[in-house]
Amino acid sequence: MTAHAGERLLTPGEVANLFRVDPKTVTRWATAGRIGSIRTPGGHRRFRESEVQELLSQLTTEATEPVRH
Amino acid sequence: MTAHAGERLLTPGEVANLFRVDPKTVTRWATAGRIGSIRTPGGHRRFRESEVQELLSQLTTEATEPVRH
DNA sequence: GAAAAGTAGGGTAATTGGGGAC
DNA sequence: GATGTCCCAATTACCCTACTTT
Repeated sequence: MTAHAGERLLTPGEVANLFRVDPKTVTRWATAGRIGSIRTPGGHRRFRESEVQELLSQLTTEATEPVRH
Repeated sequence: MTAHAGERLLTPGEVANLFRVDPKTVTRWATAGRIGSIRTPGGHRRFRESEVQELLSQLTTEATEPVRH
């Protein structure tokens, strides 16, 4: 299972910085279920660093595929 | 490999401004694999600033002898 | 307890993606 | 072959106020 405590959590602002987007956008991702999120008792969201890093590492050099014409 | 975050990212519009081209053209570059890109969970592209700067410097040194130091 | 910064909401503008055509 | 422009749908950015976090 992937449920490990001790996982570092990131704030919406930190995630937003990594993706170069607005913090509100990160919130929308969570609402849309595109990214997992944890809620503080006060209702604020926290994100798993490992999941964020995984999403970031999907750097696409989309030229790897065959050139057809 | 190239999979390292902690890199400043640029939006398609910003890259387009740097190159003085239409954002659509930047998209085509990404599709053609001429420039690497990271996708937000929403599908929008982000570009690595270092790579963009490198491409820009290639423009100024085009058809010229390599810069040695 | 108080203050500053960050976040959750909700609305509305701006940007981007995709596919095709010229 | 490469670029710009137009269309439409989706995503994202910026505006506000109230609440949470530190």
